[in-house]
Amino acid sequence: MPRTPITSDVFTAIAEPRRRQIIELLSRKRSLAVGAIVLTLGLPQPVVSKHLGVLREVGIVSVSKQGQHRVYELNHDRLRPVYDWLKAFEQHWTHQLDRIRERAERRAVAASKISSSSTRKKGST
Amino acid sequence: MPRTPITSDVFTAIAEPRRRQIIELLSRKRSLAVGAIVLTLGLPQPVVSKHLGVLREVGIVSVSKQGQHRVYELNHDRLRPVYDWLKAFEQHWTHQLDRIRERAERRAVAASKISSSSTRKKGST
DNA sequence: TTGACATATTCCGTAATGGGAATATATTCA
DNA sequence: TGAATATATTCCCATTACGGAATATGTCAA
Repeated sequence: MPRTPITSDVFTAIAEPRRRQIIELLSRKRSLAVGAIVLTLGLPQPVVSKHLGVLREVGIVSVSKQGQHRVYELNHDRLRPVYDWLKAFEQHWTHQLDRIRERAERRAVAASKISSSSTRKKGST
Repeated sequence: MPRTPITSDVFTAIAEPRRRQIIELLSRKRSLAVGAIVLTLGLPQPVVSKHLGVLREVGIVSVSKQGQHRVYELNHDRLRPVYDWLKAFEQHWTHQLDRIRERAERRAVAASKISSSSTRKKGST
């Protein structure tokens, strides 16, 4: 079972570099028609349309018809779950220094209580 | 050219749900041996080892031999690029209300000047 | 209607994923 | 040395992703 079905999985959706490019682009420019994206990124139109399709399914972007154009817009809020997931780790790199110290300590402790009662020491790090 | 090579691509690495589980687990518990992860997540050992292998390659986790165990530890900092990427969108959902208003305005404007190239006529919504 | 654009969809091929089962590789212990 | 334990690796397979080319669908203009 390869990967998670892209549909409805934001994590997988943003795993694609080109899809991220599109997202970034849509974030800068307010809204863009497919043609504009094609021109800007220099990708074949079908490729862009397909990636937009994925982003659409996941809800990361939404479309509105404007004449013969399809104008895409980014739904920033859809990215929030990913952000929130990552936010949980934020503290760890914020208190970088503390962390290094703590880790050293923990490592020392771990070295002495590896097995249940074995009191020998192993190579550290 | 399917997908991005997992190696060295953090985005792809965290796209896998089980891999995320492992990351979460390693974030809670300080460091864990493979066996502990296997028990906790209830996954087959080879599966866990393989996922750990991926995370290892990307640098999200690091190992240290401790007797016959392999103790894994999370390198939180590796997740930071993803976090930073998402952070750029943070403002948009922070000022949710403003955004809604702005969007409405923009939509009105957009109705008279399409994005791309042809700026001749306007769409009929 | 026909024709020019703009975009989506389909079909195809290749490559790579992820799980399962079996096996290989340590490492510790008796 | 040889079991026993812990983990990694290999092989195989079904599934899927992505890109490319061609084509379908939709929309506007004359």
